[in-house]
Amino acid sequence: MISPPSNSDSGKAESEAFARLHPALQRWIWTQGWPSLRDIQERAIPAILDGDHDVIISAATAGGKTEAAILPILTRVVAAEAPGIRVMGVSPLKALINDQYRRLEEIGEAVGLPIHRWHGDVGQANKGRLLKKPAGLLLITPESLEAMFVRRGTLIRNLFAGLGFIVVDELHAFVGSERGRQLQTLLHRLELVLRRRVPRIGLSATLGDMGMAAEFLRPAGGAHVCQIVSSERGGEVRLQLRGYIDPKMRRDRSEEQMGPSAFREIVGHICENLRGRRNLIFINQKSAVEKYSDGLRTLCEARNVPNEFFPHHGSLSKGLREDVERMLKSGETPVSAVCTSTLELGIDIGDVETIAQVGSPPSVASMRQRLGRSGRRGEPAVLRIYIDEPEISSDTPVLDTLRLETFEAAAMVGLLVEGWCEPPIPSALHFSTLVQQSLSAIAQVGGAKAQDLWQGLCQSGPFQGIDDAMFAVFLRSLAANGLLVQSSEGILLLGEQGERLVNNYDFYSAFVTDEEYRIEHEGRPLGSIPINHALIPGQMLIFGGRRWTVQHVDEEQKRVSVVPARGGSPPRYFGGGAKVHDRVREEMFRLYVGHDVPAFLDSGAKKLFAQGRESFHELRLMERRIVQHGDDCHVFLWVGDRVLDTIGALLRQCNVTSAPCAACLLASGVDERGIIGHFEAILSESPQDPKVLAAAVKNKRREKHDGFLTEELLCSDYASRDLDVEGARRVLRCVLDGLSPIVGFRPCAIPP
DNA sequence: GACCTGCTGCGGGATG
Repeated sequence: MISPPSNSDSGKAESEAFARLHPALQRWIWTQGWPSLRDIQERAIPAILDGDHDVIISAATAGGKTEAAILPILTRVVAAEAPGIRVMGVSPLKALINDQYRRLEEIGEAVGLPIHRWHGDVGQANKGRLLKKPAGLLLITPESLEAMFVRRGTLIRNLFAGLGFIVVDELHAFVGSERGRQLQTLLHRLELVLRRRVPRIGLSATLGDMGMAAEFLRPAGGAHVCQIVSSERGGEVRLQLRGYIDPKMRRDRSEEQMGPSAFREIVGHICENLRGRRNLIFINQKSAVEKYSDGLRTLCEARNVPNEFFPHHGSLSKGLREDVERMLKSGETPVSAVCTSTLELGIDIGDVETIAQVGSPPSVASMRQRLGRSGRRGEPAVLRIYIDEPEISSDTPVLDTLRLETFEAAAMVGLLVEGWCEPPIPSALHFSTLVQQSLSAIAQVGGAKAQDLWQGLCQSGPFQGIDDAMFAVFLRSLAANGLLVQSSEGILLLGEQGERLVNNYDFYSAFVTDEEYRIEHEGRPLGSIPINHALIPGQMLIFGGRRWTVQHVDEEQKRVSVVPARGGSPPRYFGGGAKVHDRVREEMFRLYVGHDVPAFLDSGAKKLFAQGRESFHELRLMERRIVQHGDDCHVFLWVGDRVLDTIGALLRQCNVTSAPCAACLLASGVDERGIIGHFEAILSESPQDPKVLAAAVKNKRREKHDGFLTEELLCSDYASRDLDVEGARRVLRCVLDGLSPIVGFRPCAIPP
């Protein structure tokens, strides 16, 4: 219990943390009417007040993380006089900064510290005021901080001379990406300028791997980061997986005559159960978001009721998106947003009743984040997942009979309940971000010695996987592209191309926006699709309602030529396009061989589950890994996409074309004996160098500045990020030894 | 084979 400061004698005894806060902050807390401090606040306050530790505060959305950090930080900052900006808060979204700004203004006022915000939508006048009189707390995006280094590099030292703390909001949104690496580098460069360490406080949703988050917050020092994980138990969660069967399309009938389709049933169920409340409906693709919001609106019109369903995704105009956000936030009328991951994190949209997820979620981490958007104020969080699978007939492809999407979604829900979620890939080199940071560091001070650059960015900074020899190759690659020149004194300066790049305002972001590739068949254009991943000849894709195999990729012209895919069992895409983790596929296998039926399945999903298990046993997948189908082989590996891609690249070295398809690898033009022979040959050699293996993959350019890298560097980068040779060899060994994908699993009799 | 995020400085014209 917290007592007002005027009679704080009784309060002190009960909350030691409260008693240690600045009196003005105690008064502020009192005016908020909080009954007590939250568990994480009680623990974070002493951790931040005592010493200069880095701290991660991890709790569910709306768990009071911001206050847990800001109250002790302000207490300390106010106690010591210092010039310039005292606290810097970095946030992944402008909208979040605006939210925080409003919330913090009053607290800042209480202790006499001004709050500033700095992002692309903040006017020059406000920015000018801060530069003239730097003080208080600054809320900023990584991109704006980058711009500050490039445009005002020499001012950084004075601006941040008295900086006491750095707060990273929504830490989980940065971990593992190039934007995250950019942020790590900027924070490190700031410390290099100040010539001292500044304590970092990370605020995060509950993470799957706290050790990795700590290592992210303080590279090479994660072990010393103080971790404060909320012990408050999450509220009640209600989960349901709903299954639907889509009848086979008949070409001779129009859609109107087709009767109920899975789409119409799902739309009907959403309309009936979600209307009248505030909900978020997550759908994995923008095009599907459009399709579903159109279907829901049409249904509302047909029933003569007001439409409450509105689309929200990244390709919609800012105005339209803000209309939907405003409706959600105001809470005046019931409204549901049909959205992609745009509403997964960020702005406070008030209390949301139900989360719907159409299709298998992209990852367990993402599902958890989405679920966290509902169930505030003691109400249970509700998640309904809708899965549709095709009707089975005599010519249904083998993979469709396994009901893979149903099993994937069920596996992910199981892992969510267990508390697991995907860790990031810690080994990724991120050369593209090193290009940006090298140029930015040079622009910051006008020029730099190669040795200093390597020490600052790699040896003491976050690019620790890059040694001095590799860095020298990297610098030569930049020089060859005109980004850098070396003066007669050996100082690196921006070259003509480098100046052009740095002076373009697109330079400040570390990530790239999708570019479109033209797709053509025999020279005739079929259309264009955005591609931001490696495209390998032989890979299959669905485009314009037809199945194709990639024949040739022209990276310069941004053209992809395709030929119609051959018969057999073509892939059926499902779920997100995200890389699925080993653990999810392993859990799927466990569900196939098990006897229990998860309690969260509805009757439709139970039926799909039973069909999938039946097909699994008919194919004898419990004891065999390879199913031959005409000229093609299905190799069931039950591993994540990183290992599947690696085995695909290994097979390509043996001149075998294959494509990853959910839990299996689809190899064409080879029989079971042939595949086994290739696996044996691969294992008989010493482990392949991942960099050599990467050379077999076409179009490895994925990140923003990959175009400036040599093939050698691109291979290192690709190998670090997308290949797992050790994992691949372990799986192939299991296949040859006839071992189960699950350690300790004993094949058992097929149930009746 | 998906989705999302971010952005400077300056000049010109309108407005108070």
